[in-house]
Amino acid sequence: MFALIDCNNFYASCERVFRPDLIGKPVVVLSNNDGCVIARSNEAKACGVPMGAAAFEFEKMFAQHKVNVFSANFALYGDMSQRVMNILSEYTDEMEIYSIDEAFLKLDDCSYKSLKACGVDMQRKVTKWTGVPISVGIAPTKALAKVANKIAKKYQKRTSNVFIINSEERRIKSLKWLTIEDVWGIGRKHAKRLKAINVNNAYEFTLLDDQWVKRNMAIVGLRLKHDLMGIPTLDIDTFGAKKNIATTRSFERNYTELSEVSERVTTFAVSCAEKLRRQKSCCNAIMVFIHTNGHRAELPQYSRNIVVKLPFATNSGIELAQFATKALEKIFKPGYHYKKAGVIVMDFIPENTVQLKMFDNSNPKHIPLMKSIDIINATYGQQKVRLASQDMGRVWKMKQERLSPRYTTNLDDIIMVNA
DNA sequence: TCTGGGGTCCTAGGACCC
DNA sequence: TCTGGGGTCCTAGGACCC
Repeated sequence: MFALIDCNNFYASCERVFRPDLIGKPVVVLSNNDGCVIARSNEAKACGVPMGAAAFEFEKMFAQHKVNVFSANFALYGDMSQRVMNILSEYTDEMEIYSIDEAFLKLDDCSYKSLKACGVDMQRKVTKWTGVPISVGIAPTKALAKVANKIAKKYQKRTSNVFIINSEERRIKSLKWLTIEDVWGIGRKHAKRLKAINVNNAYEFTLLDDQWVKRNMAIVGLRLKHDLMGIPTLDIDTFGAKKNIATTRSFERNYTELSEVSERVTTFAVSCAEKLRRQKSCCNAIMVFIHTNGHRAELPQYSRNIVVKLPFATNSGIELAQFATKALEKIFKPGYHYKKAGVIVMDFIPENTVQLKMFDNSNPKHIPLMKSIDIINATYGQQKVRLASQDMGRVWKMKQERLSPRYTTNLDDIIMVNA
């Protein structure tokens, strides 16, 4: 059996852990630069705040409904996520961390009573130990576990946040309940096409002809169909290492100078290198992209990316920054107002399998250097040690007007209790 | 004024090989 | 009139996820 554990309204719930006065009140969390809504408490959903709402368009509405608005605090969410995952990992040897707030677990014990007890135990333990509420769905396949989780979340009281699909009747009833656009793996495009042929819920989807599904939704759609029928098709991925790593940002204002964008791209490359080292990989290729603000149709638009194959695999921030800035110079065109840039590293190999070449090699001195930088930054705070080509002397600042303290990751921000 | 930042997998088509 | 039949690798783009 597979379990899918999903934190309820994760970012909003994290904010509430340290602000219990906000329980029962509408809470939203904004994206970087306080741009748009990326998480909502149930109360905020009930007020009619849509996902992705542009913050500046909803200011009035927030004030009217007394919505508590937070800037994204990823230091807090990342740390809370780790705590939740640590607890969940005790229930199984096979776990897939699917996203910051979701994990699939393979559970061995198949009797309903013990599975239900197991789910309830998880739910209680995670809520009690971290303060984050979760929902648990358990079923014979991953796609069905997703469905079960939706039901657990929708009917929290009746299910005690745990729902199990363990019979054919339950499977069919659950699938009939789930509208087609809410099925995991069916997005807007496919939902539209399916509705056009009168497939309106997950159950009707499973009745479709294999050939039709394959033709219209490719192998991915067919696998999903089988998984929903209860035939285990999608397997759990316990490996965990990422295949691409990206650091990309919108700027708080438009940049017109190469030097300004270059500074940021350097920082993004250094950040990618850190993430690479954390998963003990080196990359063989790097992509840099820049683009202007697509929301400003009156301004001339420009958008380009460039992929550079590296002469050697590396995870040195210095080397990646050099390759990235060189790549940027190739695609940068003066005269445009740039709003966003990013660095993506690709084509990984484990760092201990890097082949030495005859001429071009990563500078071996960088390995101990990077190790030292990682230790210093871990001890004294992020970005304490930086490259000179990073934003020294100049200030760029994300708009974060409503940032909560880093309660769990910074001693200065630790919570004060007045007794 | 203002509109996020990550990821995955698959497919078709082009370039190139014999 | 008529112009093969395999391969591989790479890339761009689409569709989806959180």
